[in-house]
Amino acid sequence: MRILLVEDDAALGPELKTSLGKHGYAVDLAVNGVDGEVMGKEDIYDLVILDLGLPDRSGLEVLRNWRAGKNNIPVLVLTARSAWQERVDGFDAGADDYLPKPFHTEELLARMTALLRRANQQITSQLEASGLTLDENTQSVIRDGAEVALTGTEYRLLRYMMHNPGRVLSKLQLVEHMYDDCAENDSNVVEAYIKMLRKKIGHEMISTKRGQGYVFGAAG
Amino acid sequence: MRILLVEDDAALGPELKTSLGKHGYAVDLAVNGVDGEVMGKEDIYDLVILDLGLPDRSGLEVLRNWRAGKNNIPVLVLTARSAWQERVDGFDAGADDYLPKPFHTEELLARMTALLRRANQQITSQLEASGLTLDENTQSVIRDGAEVALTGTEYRLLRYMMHNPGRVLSKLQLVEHMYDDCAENDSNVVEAYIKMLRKKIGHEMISTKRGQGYVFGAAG
DNA sequence: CCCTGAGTTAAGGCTGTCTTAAACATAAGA
DNA sequence: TCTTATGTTTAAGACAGCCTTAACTCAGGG
Repeated sequence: MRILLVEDDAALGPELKTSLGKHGYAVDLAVNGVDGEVMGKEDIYDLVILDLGLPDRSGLEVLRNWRAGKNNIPVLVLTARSAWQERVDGFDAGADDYLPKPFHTEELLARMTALLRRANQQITSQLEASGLTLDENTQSVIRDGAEVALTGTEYRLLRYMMHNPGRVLSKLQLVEHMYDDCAENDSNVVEAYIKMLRKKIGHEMISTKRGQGYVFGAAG
Repeated sequence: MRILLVEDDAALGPELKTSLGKHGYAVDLAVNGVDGEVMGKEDIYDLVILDLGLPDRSGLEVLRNWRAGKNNIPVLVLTARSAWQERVDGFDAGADDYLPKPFHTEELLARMTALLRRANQQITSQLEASGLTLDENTQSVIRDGAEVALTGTEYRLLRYMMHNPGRVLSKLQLVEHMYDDCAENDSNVVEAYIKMLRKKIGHEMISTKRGQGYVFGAAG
């Protein structure tokens, strides 16, 4: 899952980036509204965390511009202002959720999970597909009742695929959602990790669409 | 929009029902968890507003039961408890949003709007013609309920033909839409792929117009 | 009956994918 | 700090499946 974090606070921004990174998110940080708005228009993010109190351009304005451009990426708004009118403004501008500062990281993570789940029409909080259950806490999967440990990169790849079951995902898409910033694409990391995942979760869980990409989902 | 409101508070329940009614929502009120759970299983509500502090059955339990039964109706949770751990529990149980009491009606309305907006964004990218359904995600066709896998070139050919059912499509047209660059025309690629498609989707789906081209569509 | 266009099939070549191993990075422990 | 273990990335050869072609057969129309 690749996240865009728009936050000008020099302390909070990097701190959040680090702690979200530990939970398996690839995070790109924008420290002002103009950069953030441009980055948010790229079609590679699964979620945006947007601070309203930006120095150059109001977060609300950024959000309105996105929505005016038919960009409907899920946006979670952060703000120090706690007046309820401000929250309503945020929703009017097209926010999907709202979290007043200060907040606990656990609550931010919970709201992020809920938003991502909702964006993919998931029902339960645990991500489940084709007999696999992804455990967000231990970064592992349950398969046939047994827990299978995953490494960080394996977890990021599998989670993205399980969020999009039955869809063809190109190698470019997968790379973009596994890593932040870096843009290179002349390697075969995806193929290598697909191989490892298949070994761990069963070869039949991921099918290859030659020339198109990979599809997560049993049978086919 | 029809809303299910599960709220035991004798004052707040009717009050909310009235004010939501003024905003154009049809609201059914359940005053306890058991009734609420049963009503929520009917497939008529667009959104549920669920109070956690119910006398007979915990709202969390109601929510878990719905989710266990594959009911994925959007649920907005209300609660008097403001501890952040409680919110995280709510999300884990499958809530889509969470609003601590006390709240302003405007904020509730704003969150309802955001939830409903997101719930209605179901994307169906399926093309149907003559009993075949083309699945753009998996690049396959459903025929008589069974999925038939297509290779890349087969898919491009069939997609173009299904986009133009009942029309005579010349071989030149077909080649041009199957390939990006090519200008050559001295091969029998089209005939070869028509053959493969007929084998996969049924001979009768594509009829030949001698000297003119092919027509997609059952019967003829 | 001839000619033209369509159907059928199989073989070769090519491109993308799989697999393996080794180099590299990182974190934990002595 | 050095060592060790674990995870990540790169590179290269093996492999498989798809694409394309070519040769032959078949059917329709004049």
